[in-house]
Amino acid sequence: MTRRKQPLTLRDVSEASGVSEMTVSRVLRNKGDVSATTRAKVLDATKSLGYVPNKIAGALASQRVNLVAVVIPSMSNMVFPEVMTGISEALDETGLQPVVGITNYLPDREEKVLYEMLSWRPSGIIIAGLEQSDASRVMLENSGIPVVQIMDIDGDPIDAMVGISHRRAGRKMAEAILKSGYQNIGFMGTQMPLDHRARKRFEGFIQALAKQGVEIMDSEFYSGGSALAKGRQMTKSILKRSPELDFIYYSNDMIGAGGLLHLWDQDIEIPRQIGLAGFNKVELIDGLPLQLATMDSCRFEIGKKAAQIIASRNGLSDLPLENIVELSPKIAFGDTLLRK
Amino acid sequence: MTRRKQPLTLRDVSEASGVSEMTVSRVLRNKGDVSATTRAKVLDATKSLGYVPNKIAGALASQRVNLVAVVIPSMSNMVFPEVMTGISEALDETGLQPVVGITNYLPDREEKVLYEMLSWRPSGIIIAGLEQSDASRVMLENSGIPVVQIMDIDGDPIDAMVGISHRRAGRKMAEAILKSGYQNIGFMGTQMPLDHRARKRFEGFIQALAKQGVEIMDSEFYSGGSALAKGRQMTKSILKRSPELDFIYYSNDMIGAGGLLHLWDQDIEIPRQIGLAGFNKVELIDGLPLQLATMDSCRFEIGKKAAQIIASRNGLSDLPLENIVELSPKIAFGDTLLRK
DNA sequence: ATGAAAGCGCTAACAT
DNA sequence: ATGTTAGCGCTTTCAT
Repeated sequence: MTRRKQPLTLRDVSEASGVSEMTVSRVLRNKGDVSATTRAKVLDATKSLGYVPNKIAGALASQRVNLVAVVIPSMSNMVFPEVMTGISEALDETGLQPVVGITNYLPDREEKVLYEMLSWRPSGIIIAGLEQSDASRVMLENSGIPVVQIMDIDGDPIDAMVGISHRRAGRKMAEAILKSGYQNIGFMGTQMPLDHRARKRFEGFIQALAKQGVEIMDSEFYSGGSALAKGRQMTKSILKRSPELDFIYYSNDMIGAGGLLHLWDQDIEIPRQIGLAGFNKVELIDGLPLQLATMDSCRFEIGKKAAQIIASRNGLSDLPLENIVELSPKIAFGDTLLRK
Repeated sequence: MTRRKQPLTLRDVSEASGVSEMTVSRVLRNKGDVSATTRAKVLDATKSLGYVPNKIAGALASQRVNLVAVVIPSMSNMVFPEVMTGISEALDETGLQPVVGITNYLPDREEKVLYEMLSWRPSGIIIAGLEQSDASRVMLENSGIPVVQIMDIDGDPIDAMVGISHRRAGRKMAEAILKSGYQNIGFMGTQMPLDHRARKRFEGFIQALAKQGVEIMDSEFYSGGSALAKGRQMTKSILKRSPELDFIYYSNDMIGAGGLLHLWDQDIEIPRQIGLAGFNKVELIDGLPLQLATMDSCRFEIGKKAAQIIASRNGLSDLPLENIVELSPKIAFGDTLLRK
């Protein structure tokens, strides 16, 4: 097989099959009536030539692009792959295709990625978070494209939103911790300016503790590096500094897992001496010596619902549609929160 | 701000700024000479209107698309995010943008994804593995687009390839294990029909053992579920079945980590009683009680090199370029392979 | 059931 | 430094 230089066009198929370009186009899109014989001729020709239609030309002519832009901060941290799975599942039958853009939590990059995406005129945009730069918001508003902001619902959407309340999640966890009788509570998480959702959980957490007259005893924040290793080190250091701690709330499961491993090594009894909880309910922590308490962040459902909204806005689904969808995360108690 | 219905066109900007469409186009692309004053007028107009160019039209007219298709089996398993990081880094200064397609290790899906991608006429294709279906190979050959197959170099490339020899990786690990004096060696990994690279490592491993007259004592394969949990369970069960094992080679770090945690719980001395090794060198395993022996799969470098080849083929880089790049993975001995 | 003509919104190539 | 013209490869619309 030799590599061709110039891509084939409809015209090539038309000539090879002796049928007009228009009819070839109809066959390839299953649109309009075409006789079985011409249909066969055309399909033969396309197959033997190895023709691949040019979607750029098609999109320009039809003013429709079967792409859904998905703009997320990162792919590596186990939360977005699941969101993507939900999106893919919902889009699978609609003919729409997700295209991912990564922002690395940088507003500047987000603007660029968004601009780039919008310039392809996608059928919809799914974007993580409610905190976009002014410029980004304006772009989204002006685009005329359905926009679904995901993960978070503590704020006002540009168009539609699907997510959980991270403030409420923080509060709920605080309440569960206090109810279990813990008093000396520590917090450990990512440096927050970057991560609005972690910040909101933290705020809700603090607030719910305050309501019952409890203050956080100690806290520590990190950025970068292996979350597991950080969780280990930081748990060690926070306990050295504040040995009275009887609970640590981690802003994600991975540092929580690191903390768990450290305590396990030290033969500290969990949860009798110290209780632990994380956030996200990632599958990865399933193999730890104890099941870490956590809260399901409903990532799959969020992706699915968001994609359904996009599909529905494009007339590709007739599911009942809400523009604001709040999902309710449940606490998974595991082995590290409830004292017998 | 109200949401607009019809997207703006160059014509709108042209009218708003009193400059021809062509000049507006030149300003927006920094192409050709434009006086500072008209330039300012145009930029003012675009900004105040919130104009976003239509890349579909641009691509059709210029016959150039600044997209690089990246086709990979999965995003969730920690190996591809790093490849993506390498790709992004190399592409950053070139004006090219990666677009990801996921195949879930299914050849059928790979064909579909590839067809979809090719129909957008990207500037290059980076695709994982050397084993594509015949149909996929034909499409790639006919596309006239630079194709870089990545991860693996044990086979013949369609066009270019960047990766490591997984057979050699398996051999090297076998040699290191034997050299450390282990004799009763087990293997544990994913079910292989899916994963050619794991299969090749396994083959190389077996072969190198055979060369020194050693046969694998036991093995176990899995698919699906939490790799950490599987590693735990399977390590328990394989040791129950074959208690004489003194080494287990895992096909990836995550199940290796699970095995490590199980042995650690059982207070089995590592590596005195049992040695362990994984594959990939993922950051995640950095926080375990012991550092698991592993082998760097050079993921970042692979992504970077592959993207550089694409850039170079498009005349966007003048780096010296090889069509076949073999990287050499090194063993990271950690704490679980070398006996004192 | 099939075909012909007219664009979609840009940019290449050639003026000026 | 700026403008004009002619497409890029399809699909829409209107004929037949």
